[in-house]
Amino acid sequence: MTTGKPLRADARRNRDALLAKARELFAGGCFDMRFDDFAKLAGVGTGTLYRHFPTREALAEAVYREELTAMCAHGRELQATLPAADALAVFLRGFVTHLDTHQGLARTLATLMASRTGTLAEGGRELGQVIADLLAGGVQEGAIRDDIGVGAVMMALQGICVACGEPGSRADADGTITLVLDGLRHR
Amino acid sequence: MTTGKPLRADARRNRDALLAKARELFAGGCFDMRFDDFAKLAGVGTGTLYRHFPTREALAEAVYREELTAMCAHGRELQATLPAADALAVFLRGFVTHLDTHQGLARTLATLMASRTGTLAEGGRELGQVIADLLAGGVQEGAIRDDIGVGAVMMALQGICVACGEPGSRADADGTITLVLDGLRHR
DNA sequence: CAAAATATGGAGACAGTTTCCGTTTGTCAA
DNA sequence: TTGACAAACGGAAACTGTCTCCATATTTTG
Repeated sequence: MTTGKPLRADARRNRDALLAKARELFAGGCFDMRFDDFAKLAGVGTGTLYRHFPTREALAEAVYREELTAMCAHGRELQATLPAADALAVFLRGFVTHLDTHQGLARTLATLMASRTGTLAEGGRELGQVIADLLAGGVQEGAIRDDIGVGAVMMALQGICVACGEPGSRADADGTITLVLDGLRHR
Repeated sequence: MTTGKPLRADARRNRDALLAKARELFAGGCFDMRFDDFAKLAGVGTGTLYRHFPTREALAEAVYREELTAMCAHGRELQATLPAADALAVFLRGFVTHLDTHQGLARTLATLMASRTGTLAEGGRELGQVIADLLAGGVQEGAIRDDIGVGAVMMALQGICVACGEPGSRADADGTITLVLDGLRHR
C-alpha cells in the first residue's frame, strides 16, 4: 500500500522537498502553520501540496512513518530478546522518553490514535499491534493478567501523547506508565 | 470571578437562551455546528453570541460547569463517607460511566484539560483538586502508594476523555481505570 | 522528436469566524 | 412618567484559512 505506482521524477522531487521542509519545521516546534504558506515555504504550489498530502495528518503521518516503524521494530526486537513482560516495560519506558524529546511524534500519534478510520490510522494500528503482541506474550508467560485488552493501554498512551509537551509532563507520563505496568502485573 | 457585574435583564435572557440551546444540542450529540448558525438557532445575533461566549470552549465550559461542579461535590461526599481508596475507586468508576453517556462532557473535559492556561481550565483544575485530595487521603491511610502524583492519573483520564465515543471505548475505559486503581494500590 | 501521460502552480471560489457600528432596549434619577 | 445615558443587540461586511480547478509545463515513451 506504500508503493502503488512509480511516480514521476519531478513529482518525487517535490514530495521530498515537502517532507524535508515539514521535518525541519516540526523539529523546530512549528506545527500549526498555515497550510498554504507551508507550500510556499517548501517552494511548491498549493495544488502540488494538496495532491501529495490531502490533509495535515497525511503529511504528519508521512513525516513520522519511518520513525514509528523504527519504534515498532525496536519493540519486536525487545520481544525476541526479553521475557515479554520485561520487554513491554522497557518498550513503554523508552516510548515515553522518545515522545518527550520528539513533540511532533507525540502530536502525530495523538491524532492518529484518535482517528481510527482510514488509511491514516495505519501507523497507529501498527503500534497497537506491537503492544498487543507484547501483552499476549506476557499473558502466556503468566506475568501479565489476561483480563485487560490493548485498548486500555492505548488509551493511557493516548493521554500521554495529548498531554505531552506541557511543562512537567515528563514526570507525570512516567507515573502513568508505572501505573499501567504495575496494574498489568498478574497478582 | 463568576460574578463581576449585575448584567442587564435582556443580556441575561439572551445568555440563558444560548446556554439552553447549547445544552439541547450537546445532549443531541451535535457538537461541531457552525457557530454562526448556532446563534440564529438560539434566536440571537452573531454579535451577541460572541459577546457572551468568545469561543466554543467558553460556551462548552459554561454549559458543563454545573455538571462538573456536581461531580466534584459527589467526589468530596464520597471522601467523607468511605475510606479514601474506596472513594477514589467509586469516583473514577462513576466518572467513566458518566462520560460514557455524556459525550459532551467528555469532549469538554478533553479540551479543558489540554489547555492548562486561562480561566477556561478552571473546571479542569477543580476536578484535579478533588482527585488529588482523594489520592492524598489514600496515601495517609496507607492504601495508596505515595510515589505517584495526580498528574499521572489525570493523564490517563485525559486519554479516556479523548478516546471516549469510539465504539467499544467503554470497555477499554473501564480497563484503563482498573489499571490505574490496581497500579495505585500500595504493595 | 512528437505524442501521450503526468504533474505543476496559483488564482479564485468557498466556508466559517469575527469585528464593527448604527439601532434598539433597559435603567435610573428627576 | 419621562428623558438621558449606558448597555446590549444584530447582522452586514471584512477577514482568514482551506481547497479546487484548469491552462500551462515537464517527463516519459514509442
